[in-house]
Amino acid sequence: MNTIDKIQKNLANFSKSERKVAEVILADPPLSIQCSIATLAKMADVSEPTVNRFCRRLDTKGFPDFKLHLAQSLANGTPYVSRHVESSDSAEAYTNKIFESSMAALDSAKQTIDAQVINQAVDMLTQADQISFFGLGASSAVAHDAENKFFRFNIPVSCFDDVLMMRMSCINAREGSVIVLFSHTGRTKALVEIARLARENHAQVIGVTAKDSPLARECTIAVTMDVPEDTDQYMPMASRLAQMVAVDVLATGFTLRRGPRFRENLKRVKEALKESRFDKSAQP
Amino acid sequence: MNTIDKIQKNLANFSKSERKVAEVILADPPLSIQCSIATLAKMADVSEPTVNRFCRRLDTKGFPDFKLHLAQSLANGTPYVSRHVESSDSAEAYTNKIFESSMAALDSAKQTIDAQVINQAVDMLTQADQISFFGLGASSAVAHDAENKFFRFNIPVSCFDDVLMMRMSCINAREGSVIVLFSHTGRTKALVEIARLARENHAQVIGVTAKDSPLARECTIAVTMDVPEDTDQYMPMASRLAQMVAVDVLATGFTLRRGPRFRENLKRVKEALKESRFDKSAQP
DNA sequence: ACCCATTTGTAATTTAGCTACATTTAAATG
DNA sequence: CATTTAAATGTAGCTAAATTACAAATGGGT
Repeated sequence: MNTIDKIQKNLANFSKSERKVAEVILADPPLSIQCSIATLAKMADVSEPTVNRFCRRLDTKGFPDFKLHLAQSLANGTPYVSRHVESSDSAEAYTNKIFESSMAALDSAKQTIDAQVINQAVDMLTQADQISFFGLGASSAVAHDAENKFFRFNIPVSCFDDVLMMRMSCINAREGSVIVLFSHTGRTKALVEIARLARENHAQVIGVTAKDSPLARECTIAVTMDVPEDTDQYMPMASRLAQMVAVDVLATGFTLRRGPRFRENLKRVKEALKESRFDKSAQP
Repeated sequence: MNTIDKIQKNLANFSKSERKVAEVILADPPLSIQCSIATLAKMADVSEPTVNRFCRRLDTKGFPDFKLHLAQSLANGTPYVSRHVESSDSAEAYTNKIFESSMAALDSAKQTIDAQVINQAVDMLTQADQISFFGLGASSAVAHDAENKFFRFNIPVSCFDDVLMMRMSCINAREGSVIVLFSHTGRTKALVEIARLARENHAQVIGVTAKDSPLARECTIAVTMDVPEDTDQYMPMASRLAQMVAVDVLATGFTLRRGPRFRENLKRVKEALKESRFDKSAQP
C-alpha cells in the first residue's frame, strides 16, 4: 500500500544501482517528488533508465506514475519516517511524530469502527432518560469530555472516574438509564464488574472499548475500534483520542436524530457562552 | 491546503473554460490524475494551455505539479467531498466525516505549532516544583487528561475546572509553580484574569490557546495552534483533540528531557497497573 | 459602435520520459 | 582458469507531453 514502506521492504531485492535510487528517495521523499527523472538519476549517480526500471519494479507505469504514488504516501500526516519517538529526537521531530501517529491512529480507528453499531448506540442514547459516562485512568478525561458534550443537550448526564461512585450509580440505575463505559483495553476488572452490575440493574450499557474484550462481552452494545497503541510510550495516547472522536460521532448522531429544532437549542447554549468572552475585535 | 477544497472554493473565481476544467476534475479526481494534459483538455473541451493556466491559478508550477498536489488530496482517506455533516447523512457518512475532519484539524495544528515554543515549555515543565492544569468547559477534559499524564511522572500535579479553585491555587503559587492553561479561543475572561493573577504571584504560565489572543498575551509562554473549528456544530471538537495531542507532545518532551532512568520509572507505573487487568490469554 | 481588457486557442518550442540497443559486469559451467 | 551466458547498466535516439509566445475571439464599458 504505502510506497515508502514498499521501497524499504524491497531494499534487499533491488540491484546495486536500484538500491542507490531507493536510498536517494528515502533520504528525502518530498524532494524526490519534485525532481525530474534526470536530476534524480544524477543524485543517485545512475542513468535515467535505471530510475525508470526502479519505478517499474514497484508496480508503477513509469516515473510520473511513481511520483504520484509517492506523493500519496507523503500526504496528510502519513509519516514517512518511523513514527516512534527516539531519545535523540529534536523538539520538532517528536512533535511531528506524535501528531502523525495520532492521525494514523484516528485513521485506523475510522477504518475499523462499525457505523451500524454507532447507529444502534445513537438510538439508545436518544431514548435515554439519563446518561452516565464512566472512565478510569486515561479514559476518565474522555468521560469528562462526553459529559460536557451531552450536558449541552439538556438531558440528565453524570460522569464518574471513581469505582465506588460508579457502583453506587449503577445500583440506582433504572430501565431508561444508559451507561457509557470507556476503556482502551476492555480488561480493567473493576470496569467489567461495573458493566455487569449495571446490566443486572436493567441499565443499558454502551462500551467504547477493544473488540472481543471481557468488557465488550458484558455490554449491551460495544463500539469497538482498532487503535495501534504506541507501547513504547508507557502511556495511552492514541486510544483516548479515538475515544474522544467516537464521542463526537455519538454526539453528532444524537443531534442529527433530534432534528433541527433541537439544534437551535444548541445554538442558544453557544450564544449564552459568548458573554463570558472577550470580543474578538476588542483589544484588551 | 486541500486541493479539492481549493478548487471547489474558487469555482466562482474561475473563468468559463477554467470552470469546465474544474468540473471535469471534480467529477472524477482519481481519473484526472491519470490523464495527460491533452486528454484532460479534450474531456473538458478546452485547449491544453487553458488546463495549464487552471493549474497555475491554484498555485502550482504546472500540470504535473498540480497532479501531485491532487494526488495528495486524494490520499489516505481524505474525502474529496465536503466534510461538513449534513442532516441527511447516514451513520457511516457522518462517522467518516467526523474522523476525517478530526484528522485534518490535527494536520493543521501540526503545521502551525512552533517546536521552539514546545521546547521552551518543556524546559519550564521539567524545572517545575509543581504543575497545575486549568481548563474550563470543553478544555476541562484536556486539563484532566494532562493531570493524569503528568501524575505518572511522580511530581506534584493538580487540575481544576472551576474558576474559584483556580483562583485559590494561583494565590498559593510560588516561584517554582507552573500553571498550564487550556483555552481554544483564548478569550474566556475568567481564564485571562487567572493568567494575570498567576503571574502576579510569580508562577510561570503556559497557555495552550489561540495565537494573538488576550490569554496568549498574559502567558509566559503561549503554545499556539491553528485549528479550523467546525463552527456549524456549536460544539468544540477539533480544538480539544489538538490540545490533547499538544499535551502528549509536552509529556513526551518531558520524559525525553528526564533521560532513560526516568523512563524506567514510567515502566514500573505501567507494570503496577497490570494487576488490575484481566490477562489477555485468559477467557473470563 | 468602438476600444480595451480579458479570455481562449493555435502553433512552435522545449523538456521530460521512454525504447531499443550496446556495453559492461557478474556468475556459472566445463 | 577460461569461456559462455545471463543479468545489469548505460548511451543515444525517439516519442510524447508540457509549456511558451503569440494571435484570435469574446465581452464589458464608454
